[in-house]
Amino acid sequence: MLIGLLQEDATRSYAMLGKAVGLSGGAAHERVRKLRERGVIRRTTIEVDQAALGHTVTSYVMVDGGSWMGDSAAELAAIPEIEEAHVIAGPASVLLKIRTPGTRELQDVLRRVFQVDGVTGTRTIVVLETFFERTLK
Amino acid sequence: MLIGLLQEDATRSYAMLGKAVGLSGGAAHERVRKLRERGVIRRTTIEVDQAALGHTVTSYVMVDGGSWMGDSAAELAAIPEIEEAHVIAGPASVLLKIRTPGTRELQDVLRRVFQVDGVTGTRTIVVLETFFERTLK
DNA sequence: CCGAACACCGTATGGTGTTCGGTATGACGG
DNA sequence: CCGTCATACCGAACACCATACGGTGTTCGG
Repeated sequence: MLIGLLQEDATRSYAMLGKAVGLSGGAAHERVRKLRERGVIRRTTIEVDQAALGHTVTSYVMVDGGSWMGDSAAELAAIPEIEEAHVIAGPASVLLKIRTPGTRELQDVLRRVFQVDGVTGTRTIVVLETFFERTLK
Repeated sequence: MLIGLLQEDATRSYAMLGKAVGLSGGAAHERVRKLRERGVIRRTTIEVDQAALGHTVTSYVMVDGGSWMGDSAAELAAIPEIEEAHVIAGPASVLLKIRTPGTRELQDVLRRVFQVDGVTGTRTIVVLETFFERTLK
């Protein structure tokens, strides 16, 4: 599949892609163009080693309470260290994935989360070792 | 920063990148080449809309027990629906991020996780809504 | 059987990645 | 102060690539 090949290495030329799936370069280009158009391919980007940039501490935070209607989501988005934010079913309202240079900065982020409207508590899970973080298919 | 620009859109030409940071195209190319060489840039890839590919259910699973030395990590890596696997400090040993087409397939994945050596239990958190999933910096 | 819609191919061309020789800058030791 | 060495940059050269386009084969409803 074209998507799989591009996930592995998006610098591949359309000619190579075509050869891999039995098409001409032009046809492969056309297919990829449509995948972008439909939003299946959101964008082409680089995968960065966060640890190499000094973000060595990864943690997940369960947030209790909070009025998650309106713009409290925007408040979370404004905190740059938060990589993901999900509304969840289970023992909390919201789950955050946070990456910081150290535990010191994690503490700062938690303090900011606490100031979001209605938040009553947080439970933090610190990642000790990551087996893998990958993209599917 | 070159990294930030490439994260936004890795199809930008080196000439444009150079102009953005006050360098020639050749020099920008050289800098990016070194970033790849040092492993700061792991690869260039495409960002795929998982929902468009039919993976609409995202969930996090806390795994209790397990003998996480040796190749039980490899057993997890062999399950394609698992997107991330971390060893954690907190109320479980391992945290998984799983994406499946539906809850039916999630059940199948959980059954396979249970068969990993020493696993005594799992607690599953289903994502109801994702505010954002982004890449830092 | 007709015509439209679609996916593909081959080609042309302007832009791009990649390489290379030459030059400026700064660090270091004598 | 001077030579040397390493590093980072520039500008140009060249092969390769993305992109656009006209033409062709295939499918399918009417």
